Amino acid sequence: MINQKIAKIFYQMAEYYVMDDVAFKPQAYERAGRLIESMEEDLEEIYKKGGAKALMEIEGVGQGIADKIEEFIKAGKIKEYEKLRKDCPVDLEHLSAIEGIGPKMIKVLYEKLKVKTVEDLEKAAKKHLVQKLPRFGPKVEENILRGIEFSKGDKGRFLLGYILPLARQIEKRLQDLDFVERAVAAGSIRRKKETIGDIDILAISDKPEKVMEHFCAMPEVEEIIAKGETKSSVRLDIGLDADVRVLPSESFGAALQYFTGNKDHNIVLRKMAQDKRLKLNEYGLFRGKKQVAGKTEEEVYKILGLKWMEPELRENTGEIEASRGSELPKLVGYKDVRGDLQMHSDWSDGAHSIEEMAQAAKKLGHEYIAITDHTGELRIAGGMDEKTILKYFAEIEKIDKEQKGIRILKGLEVNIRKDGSLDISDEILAKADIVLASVHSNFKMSVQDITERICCAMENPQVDIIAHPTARVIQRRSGYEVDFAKLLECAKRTGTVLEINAYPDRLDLNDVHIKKAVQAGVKLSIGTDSHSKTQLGNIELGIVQARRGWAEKKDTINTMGYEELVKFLKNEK
DNA sequence: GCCGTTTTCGGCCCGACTGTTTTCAGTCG
Repeated sequence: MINQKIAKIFYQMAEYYVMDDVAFKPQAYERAGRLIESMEEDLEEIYKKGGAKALMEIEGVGQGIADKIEEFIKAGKIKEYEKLRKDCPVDLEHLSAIEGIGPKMIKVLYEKLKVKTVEDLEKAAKKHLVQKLPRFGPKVEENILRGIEFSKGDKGRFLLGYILPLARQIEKRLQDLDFVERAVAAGSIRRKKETIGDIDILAISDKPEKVMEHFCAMPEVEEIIAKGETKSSVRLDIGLDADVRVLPSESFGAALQYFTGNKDHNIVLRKMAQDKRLKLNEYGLFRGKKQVAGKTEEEVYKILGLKWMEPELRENTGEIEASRGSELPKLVGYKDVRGDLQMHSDWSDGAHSIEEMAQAAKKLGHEYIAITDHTGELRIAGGMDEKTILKYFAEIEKIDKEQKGIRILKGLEVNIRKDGSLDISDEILAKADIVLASVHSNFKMSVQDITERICCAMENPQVDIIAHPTARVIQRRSGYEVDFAKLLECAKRTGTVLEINAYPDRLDLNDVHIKKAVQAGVKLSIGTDSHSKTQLGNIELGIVQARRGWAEKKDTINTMGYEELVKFLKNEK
């Protein structure tokens, strides 16, 4: 996949054009980069199928940029980019990653001090050469050194599951102040993106200065990056930035909309406003100086001719068009999910007993759970042999009878071998209520082989669900490469369900895959893959992921009642 | 360089904060 490489080049070209004060090109290249980066189709494939013409079908890609992509595919480089880089041969990627450093400053640093890399910059700053440059000063120099120090540390994005509790704590902390009317975590947290780059808090208050005080004095704050009258920015001890913005009550809806984003969604909205001779900003929707909407998100969207849409949808991936045509999905709700369909007990590698898991799940309000311990060859995870499995089934049946208010399905997570066969006989599998099959090893196979391997498992009438279908682990491994279209086709034909694994660093399937599955009419199941009763709450992350993939109640089998689900599992294949 | 249910030319999203300046450029989101 060359998309990321090309996106990176376009980002850098955008910065070079900023250096040279070229108008409008930077935005064009940046936008193209952003859109290419988030595309799921490989640019090379698109080009192979339809040439430069097909490339120009892509949003943000016109003649000029299509030519550049074509050039990169054919020659492995882009002349225009090489020329820009020759004029200013600096490590743009890492220099501009330093907080507070942008293209203009990088240009001056290169021209006056020959700074090419972050190391050069650090040396120059330590020698106090930086503060002597025009429009630079001692504070800038100090900030540069701090920025470099920070960029050396463990930075980057954080898992939603890890940040959500912290964001909610900050939210509540501000909300509890008597001069704060409301406090909401907006941004990517409200959109529930799988990873989070910073925490954006919106607060409604008529005492902004007091909110600033409280926010900057939170115990997690390690450094105050900016502290203004209505906006502050801090660095938290975990290495994540948090911003707060205070607005008046009458702007709440517009502000919430604005700070929820995403950026592209907002740009489209603001253009729509312009077309209606209106202006949209965080204070409201304005005709001249008159605010025509702003108190609620609904009214902002309504005046723009749109229906309100769930934050999870706001990625400018078709939701605006859907909203205009009243074709928005009715996303599966948090209360629609009635059970958890993957978890482990101490019969394999889980920390708690079946009974403890059941009781904890009941407390969460689940009507049923599936205990799905590991089998056979997965010894490292305490995989059970066939004799043990029979005892395990008996134990589940016994506990199921004893428990009141929750039903327990006899489940297994079987291993898909390299050749696509399973590590447990069909005879034993037939005794289970629910069978998950998944790949745990030998990821490095060709696309065709891995696809065939999984399809082979789906052909088995005993297999109900493919668990964590792509095996990715966020920020650690990308998973195997698989022909997802073929997987969907096979799942549809064989009546196999695909899992949305809700484990915080898996979230597998991802939103793009889910959307495709929904379109293909393939059913989904949500499982937390809990290895401890404390992880059962991750079900929320699975629902979140389903929602980001435009899944509705009917698409997810966890929304069925117990009886209906049992019937479904019996007859699906 | 992109884009068009008014347009193939003439627009292009908007505002806060900082540090350096005496009115604003640069950066960020």
